[in-house]
Amino acid sequence: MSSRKKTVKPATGPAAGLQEPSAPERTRANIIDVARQEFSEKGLAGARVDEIAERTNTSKRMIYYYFESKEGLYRAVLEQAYEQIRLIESNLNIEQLAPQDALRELVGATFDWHNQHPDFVRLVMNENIHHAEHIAGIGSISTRRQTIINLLQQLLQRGVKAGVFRRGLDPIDLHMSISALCFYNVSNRHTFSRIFERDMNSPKAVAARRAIITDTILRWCSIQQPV
Amino acid sequence: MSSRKKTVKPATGPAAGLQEPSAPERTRANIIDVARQEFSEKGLAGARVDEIAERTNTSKRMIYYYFESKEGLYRAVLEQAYEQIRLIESNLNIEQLAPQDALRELVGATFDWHNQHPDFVRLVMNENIHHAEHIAGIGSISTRRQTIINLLQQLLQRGVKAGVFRRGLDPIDLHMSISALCFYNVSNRHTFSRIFERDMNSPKAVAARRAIITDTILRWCSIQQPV
Amino acid sequence: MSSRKKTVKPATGPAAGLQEPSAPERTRANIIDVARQEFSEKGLAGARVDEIAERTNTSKRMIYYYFESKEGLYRAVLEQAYEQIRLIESNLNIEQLAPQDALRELVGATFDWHNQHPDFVRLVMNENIHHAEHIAGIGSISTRRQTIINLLQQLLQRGVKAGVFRRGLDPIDLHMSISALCFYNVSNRHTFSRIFERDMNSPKAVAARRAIITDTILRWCSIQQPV
Amino acid sequence: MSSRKKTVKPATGPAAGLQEPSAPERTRANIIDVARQEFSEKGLAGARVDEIAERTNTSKRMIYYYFESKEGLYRAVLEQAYEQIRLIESNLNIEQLAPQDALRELVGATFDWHNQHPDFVRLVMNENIHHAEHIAGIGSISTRRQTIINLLQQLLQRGVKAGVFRRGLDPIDLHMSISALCFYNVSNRHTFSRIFERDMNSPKAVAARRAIITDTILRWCSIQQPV
DNA sequence: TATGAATGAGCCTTCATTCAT
DNA sequence: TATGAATGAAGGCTCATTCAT
Repeated sequence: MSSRKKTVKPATGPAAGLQEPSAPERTRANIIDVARQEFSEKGLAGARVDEIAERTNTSKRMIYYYFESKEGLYRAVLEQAYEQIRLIESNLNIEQLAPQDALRELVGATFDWHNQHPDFVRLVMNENIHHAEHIAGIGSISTRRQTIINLLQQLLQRGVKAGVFRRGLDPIDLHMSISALCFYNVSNRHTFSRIFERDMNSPKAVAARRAIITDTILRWCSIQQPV
Repeated sequence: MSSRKKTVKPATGPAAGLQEPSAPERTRANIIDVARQEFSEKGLAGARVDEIAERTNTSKRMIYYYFESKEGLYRAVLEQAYEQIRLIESNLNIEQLAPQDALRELVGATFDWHNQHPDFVRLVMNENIHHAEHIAGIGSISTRRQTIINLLQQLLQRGVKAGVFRRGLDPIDLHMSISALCFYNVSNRHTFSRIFERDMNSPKAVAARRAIITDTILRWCSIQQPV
Repeated sequence: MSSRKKTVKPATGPAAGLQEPSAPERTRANIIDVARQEFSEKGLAGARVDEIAERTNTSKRMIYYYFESKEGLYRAVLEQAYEQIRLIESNLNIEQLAPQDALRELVGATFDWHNQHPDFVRLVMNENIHHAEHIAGIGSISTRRQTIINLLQQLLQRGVKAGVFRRGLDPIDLHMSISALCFYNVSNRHTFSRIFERDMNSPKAVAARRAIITDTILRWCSIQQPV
Repeated sequence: MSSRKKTVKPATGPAAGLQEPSAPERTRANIIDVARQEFSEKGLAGARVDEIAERTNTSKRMIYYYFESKEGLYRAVLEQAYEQIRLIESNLNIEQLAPQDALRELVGATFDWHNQHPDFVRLVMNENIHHAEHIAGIGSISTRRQTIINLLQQLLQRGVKAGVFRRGLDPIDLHMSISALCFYNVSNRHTFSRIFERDMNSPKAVAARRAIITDTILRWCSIQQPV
């Protein structure tokens, strides 16, 4: 069900360097970029194809040419968004750190990533409102699952061996808690900050929350409380 | 135009019992009930007034008579939804329990409430997608804030006095963590369970997650780890 | 087709004086008053029954009780409006003036009356847009016709006898010219003043136009030009 | 949103004659044509977009595509209507006639034009009911003003020089009187003919009124009465 | 590959009117 | 006489999508 039926001709001609994306590829990317903003801001139903087209370098017809339907475009946006989560761990060299430090790094990186990608967060909210029915066909997702779960599993095992983490903790449970705390901080920012009249945007507030979340996860995993 | 507070006549006549709501009140309530389902299922933009009307005991025209617009109805649904959160604590007699037990009860009740009110959770997701702009005018919210924050504050103080909770914890931080863990469990159920192929609906899975969340919060507050 | 089917009970009880209108009569009058403003401002189609009712001392139901329909109310407004034109001549004692002075007085009074009754002017515009189909049933109109035409006829005859007015002028033609000049000055004030950037509202501008119109009519009737 | 000036491609291809308007231009013109009838017949509020669309060669959607709203269509109709007034003078070669003859020609032409364009007259009535608020943005109007006022000014001057017209007459006053007499004859035809039971449609009646109006204006301008 | 023009279905909203009391 | 509640029909407008070129 992937919408990328069109075979995108590799760029040819004198200007076609190695990494340089071809014109069609750039058009595609441009559309997806604009669409991500619109969908994340207004939801699948609330976004307008006309508006997306207008903010694009190309025309409305091209959206249908490349993605076949509004929903197809939405799927493409979703796919591209999920492809970026893997960047969370890619810049960490967790294996070289002590287990607790490694976990601290990971939680912090997860927090930062969510903080820097509110579009993604809103997109996922949308998906859940729609019972995650569009997520089905996205291939890259199962590899993502294995990456993060393996990473956490090994981290937990190392911690147990080192005598700092509790035995028997499930990596999926751990991941869920990390995600919950980091995700909610962005997803529910508007309602929470309005109801509790609390600033959640200033660098100071963000840093404080980051510390608390890291601490919460560390305490849950550790045998002895960190001081 | 005029904001027309519909004065809802108290029911009179032979059939009017004490608590029995009048006919207009019932009409209003019926509309809100149906609308909550639609809005939470499809969002503000995705919901259809026609469909709401059809599932109602009354006609589409009445929706506009009572609520003036789709958005007005949405606001009414939101208001009623937020009024029900206070039920979380109302059935607990926390003061009579030891601090740690009391916190356990509170977290558990919060977890259960979210679990039993997925409509509310989706509604809040929608609000956040729309930057919580419709929440502004809802009066009952500030009282809600004070209730829960006072409760947590006193609980933390009692725990500090009893020598079981850490000093200097902020009740709003605590509330945010509890909310995050409980909310996410419902809000992101669809994406999470699909990606990680994990059952999140069975009573067993729910109970397990409930225990982990309670434990996580307890460990964050406590001086010494619970065994 | 008069809508006044309801027999209005004469006021009784201690407070019922001689001239004092009964409560129903006052209600009727109040409704008509509000309706005239609405209809003249927005036309038959543009006026809203709800809005009329809201600005009234009574309820929407009463409008239907007294006038049976929006159109019935419109007819009643029209009828009342046409009843007031007779006031133009009622305060003049034309017979006692010389023909030219009498005509001057009459034209000036007609001009003033239109100027002071823009509601009437707009109502008549509306009627013409609707091909004057609602004017049919209004009884008082034919008497009005005879009054003004007789008056003009006698005036012309006196002028001819006195050797100041031309022979053979038709009173209906004369009336049409007077009406046209006076009516247009109010009816087309908005477009004209906007297009020609000319003030048509200041007392000075009004007086100047009044003089020109009077002069125009006088010159048309007179044998020798007034100096 | 965006004001979208539709760029109407000039017709190309084998069938494209010189003056032949392109298809979009024809669509636009067709809509405006139908709309003018509807608006002039029923006013802005009374006209129905559905009905306009039905009498068109195209669909309702196209109305919004080209004009964006009912009001936008109304404005376009108004604009096109005002553009046609300039045709009044375009066929006269006034400069070559003696001042009095020239004025006679001009008044007659104005009379005829109004008589042949009842749609325009009703449209202007509508505008005045709405306080001429839609006329503001129409550019062609100020040029129209200057054309007619200049023409009258020169005519008056020539008449003064020739010793036939009075000194000191204002061309705007003159234009207002001409307009009033010609406009009213069409605009109030329905009420007037009904109230005064006078035929205003027969060629004979029209010719008679035309003569009276011309005479009225001539007498107002002239030093010595025409015989 | 690209674009302006076109569309049918359906959406939110409003209106004049009537009913129950 | 008076009022709040209720309604069916229709009105203006928008949307995702397709066509002709």
